[in-house]
Amino acid sequence: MARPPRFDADQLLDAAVRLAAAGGPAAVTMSAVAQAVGAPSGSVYHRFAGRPALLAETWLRTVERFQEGCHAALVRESEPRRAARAVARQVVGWCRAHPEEAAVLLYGADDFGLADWSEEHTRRADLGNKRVFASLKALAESLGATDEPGRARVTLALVDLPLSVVRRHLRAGTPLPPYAEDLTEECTAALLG
Amino acid sequence: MARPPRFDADQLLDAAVRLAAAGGPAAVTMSAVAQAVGAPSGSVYHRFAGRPALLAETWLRTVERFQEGCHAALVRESEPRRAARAVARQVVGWCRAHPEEAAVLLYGADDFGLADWSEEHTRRADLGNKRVFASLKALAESLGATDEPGRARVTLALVDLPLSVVRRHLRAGTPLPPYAEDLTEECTAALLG
DNA sequence: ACTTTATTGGAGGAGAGTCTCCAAAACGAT
DNA sequence: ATCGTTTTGGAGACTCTCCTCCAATAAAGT
Repeated sequence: MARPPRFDADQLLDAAVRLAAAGGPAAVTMSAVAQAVGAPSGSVYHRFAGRPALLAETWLRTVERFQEGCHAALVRESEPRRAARAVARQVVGWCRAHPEEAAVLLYGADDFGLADWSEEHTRRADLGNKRVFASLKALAESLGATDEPGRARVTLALVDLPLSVVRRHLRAGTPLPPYAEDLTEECTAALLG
Repeated sequence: MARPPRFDADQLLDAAVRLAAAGGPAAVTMSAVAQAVGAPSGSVYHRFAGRPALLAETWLRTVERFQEGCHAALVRESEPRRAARAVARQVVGWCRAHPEEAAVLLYGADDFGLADWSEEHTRRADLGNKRVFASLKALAESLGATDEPGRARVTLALVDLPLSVVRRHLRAGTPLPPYAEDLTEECTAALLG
């Protein structure tokens, strides 16, 4: 019924992730993505309304994949303390398995032009954040953390600390050391008392 | 003997820091800095050889001020465990006192165009890194951490964890909560066993 | 074969930022 | 007062990217 597409959205997003990992969000230009897959710029504009849309989808696809992995690790364990350690381990493991997407994750939505996103993209981001926030709050409560510093500590132990471990190595361009998962799990356990 | 300058380097760097804090390194353009202080672009080019030099000085001045504060906190305490806690506290305190420079610090030298820096700027960055690395190694040893995972844990406790606490709030644009220093010190203590 | 439709393949304008260049201006020294 | 030096002030060329626009193209159904 119509000419078959030579370049689909995922293929373009893969290239965008690669570019962002190598040179930051600024390196993700419409022409750079086009050139990376050997397409003319027109094809990129056919898939994405503009650069803000491309950046939004690049960020959202990455974050959603990451969050999916975390959620799976979380529901796999029922005992709170074990669940917390599993999530911390999962964060590092996912980054080891997907170094380029991990590099994207270490930036923020702001760096991907959050301010210029369409309402739909903004909503998708909000929805994801809300889900994560709810999970964290539930886990924090079952760990006995009720006040604000307590919740902050849980977030630190489960999310920020594992990402810090990853950040140091990705920024330096070196691969994650073999002990990264163990180190992270021990630190998370130590923080949760 | 010569016409008195209306705009000195520090004044321009202050504006650059302000711009970087608000919009990331990409917002630090020669014309944006010029406009921010009400100078013509020629004056900016008179102080800095080009954009790479401006970005390098912006980053280096900020990092060197930060490291100075850390070093002062470190030598003030002689007992290793107390020194470690003091440094962690100092990191958060400094960021609270200098939110704009802290926002710069949360990026990396890469984001400020490290690849395009002159040899002299690169050397300055290396020198600072080497000093920090040496201090951390010494402190790690006096804490009994001899192997690589042990040293990584000290770095995490002293540098990465405090910066994570700060990052979350600066990225969201909210001020640091009052309990930030206490929370950080407790977490650092917990990580060092 | 012919129509329909989605997609490709670029050419080209608009806009932003970098950098060069030079005359005008301001001051101290002689 | 004049000279020499440093800095300002800004015009203009150049580059790069975003984005629009539209003809050419390739399948699928009739």
